Amino acid sequence: MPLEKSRPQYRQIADVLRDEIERGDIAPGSTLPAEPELAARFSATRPTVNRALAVLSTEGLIRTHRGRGTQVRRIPVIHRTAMARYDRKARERNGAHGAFDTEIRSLGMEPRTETEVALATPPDAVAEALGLAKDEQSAIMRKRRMQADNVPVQLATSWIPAEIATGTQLAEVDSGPGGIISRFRELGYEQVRLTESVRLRRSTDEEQEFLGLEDDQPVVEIWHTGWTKDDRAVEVCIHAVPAYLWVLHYDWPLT
Amino acid sequence: MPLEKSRPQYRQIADVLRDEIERGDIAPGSTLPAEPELAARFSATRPTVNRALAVLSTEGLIRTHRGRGTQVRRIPVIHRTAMARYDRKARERNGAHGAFDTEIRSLGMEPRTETEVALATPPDAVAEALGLAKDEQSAIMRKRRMQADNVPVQLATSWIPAEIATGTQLAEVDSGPGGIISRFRELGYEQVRLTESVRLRRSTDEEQEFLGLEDDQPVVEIWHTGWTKDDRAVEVCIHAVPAYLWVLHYDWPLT
DNA sequence: TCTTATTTGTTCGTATGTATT
DNA sequence: GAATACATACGAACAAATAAG
Repeated sequence: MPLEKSRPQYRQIADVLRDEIERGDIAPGSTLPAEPELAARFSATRPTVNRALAVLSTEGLIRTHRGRGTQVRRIPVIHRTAMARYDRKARERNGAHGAFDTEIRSLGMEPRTETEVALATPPDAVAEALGLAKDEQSAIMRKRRMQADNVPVQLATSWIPAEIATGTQLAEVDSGPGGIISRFRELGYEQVRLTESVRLRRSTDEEQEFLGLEDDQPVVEIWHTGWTKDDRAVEVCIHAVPAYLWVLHYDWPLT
Repeated sequence: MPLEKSRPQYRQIADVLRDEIERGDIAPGSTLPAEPELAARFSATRPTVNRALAVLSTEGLIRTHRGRGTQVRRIPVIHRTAMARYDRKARERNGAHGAFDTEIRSLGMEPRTETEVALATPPDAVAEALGLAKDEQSAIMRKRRMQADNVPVQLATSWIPAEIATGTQLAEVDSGPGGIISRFRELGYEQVRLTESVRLRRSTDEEQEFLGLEDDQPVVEIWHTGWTKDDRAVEVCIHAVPAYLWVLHYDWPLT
């Protein structure tokens, strides 16, 4: 139908559907017409429609399922404010719940986090960042799988040198009031500086499986490091979130 | 050739080529074999190879040109450290040159920035952020087009209320020593707090043209705001960079 | 449980269009 | 103008996952 010429058909079809989704004409969670139907509507063939849907899938607007159909994403964009997450008052106010819970509840959704703790061998880059010796590359791994309204939205893996964490509450699933940052302080490894690196990258198999991502849907990786006053990195946490789903906020004083 | 089954051919082809590019077997800037050649190499048809190349193009690893061929990206990943950019000492050390120059030179590349200044009507969101009255929606726009070794890598547009900037050096192409932040201070609008929001979004036509992006290559948008001690936003700067090209660094003290 | 229909995923072969050299 | 190279689209076919009976 829309034969503007010069703009590929599959993009024009994607444009129309994107617009209908963003305007709410097609409700979140609802199922799109089947590809043959859409093909008829746009006077195109099924492979062309399929390509248009692939565009929207990569953008994170829809999820396609063989045999089931194509659904519009339910989850709205989530905001993450880095400084507030680690602020002491905020941590204590949150009680046993972390910043993630606050972020999700502010959207009227129900957060859920599953935490797994184990002694494991960290990736080389993490071992190097933590300054682990070649012969002692084991660390406490704290892996958190986070969901909003039962939809997976974040995967975060913390690494702490075994030397510091073994036998402490850092190696327990429940990290106690104020979170692990408070535990670090009590153990004599107070974190005085935080750094985060943000980049876009392809998702790993694990991330694709847990977050329900397609091969071509990238994630934003937030590489978070906690430093002591001696400039020692005592904690590395790697957050992976669907790239289209999160907005990151940073806020700092200008000296 | 690679018939692992279960993984689509076009992805297997993309995997092989990506690996060869990342290992350096195919040098940055070099031209890939033509699609029919690749089709022969992988025992596939040209549309299948074309789809594999489309994957790599979306990832930003290659650029395709009709009639010319397919080239491997020349530019390495660029690092941007937010706090250092705006630190007073760093700004003065950089002299007339900005943080961007430092970021690019540290990669052994030659930075170039073209600045355009004009009185213009800001987007609604910007006007709202700056608290502009409905009847006076004009602002000084400072648009910077930034290149590394003559390759466009960033588009940044600053907006300053006309009330503040008109007739000052903020409305000149050369913002003077220490950059516009120093000018704000001299004018009585000292910025004491900075905020940045980072998100992934589709690129606009202007960004696609300047940055040489395809329709499906997203950008990272950094929405930077400078605040006075009265919590007034006096400057909004929107940075748009190819999503695959930049890593962002943030660094702050933990109180 | 098994079978069948539905729905999306992929690939092919072919053809045509468009930009560059 | 001709050759080259990528972009798009069609129609057909088969595969794989899911749902319905």
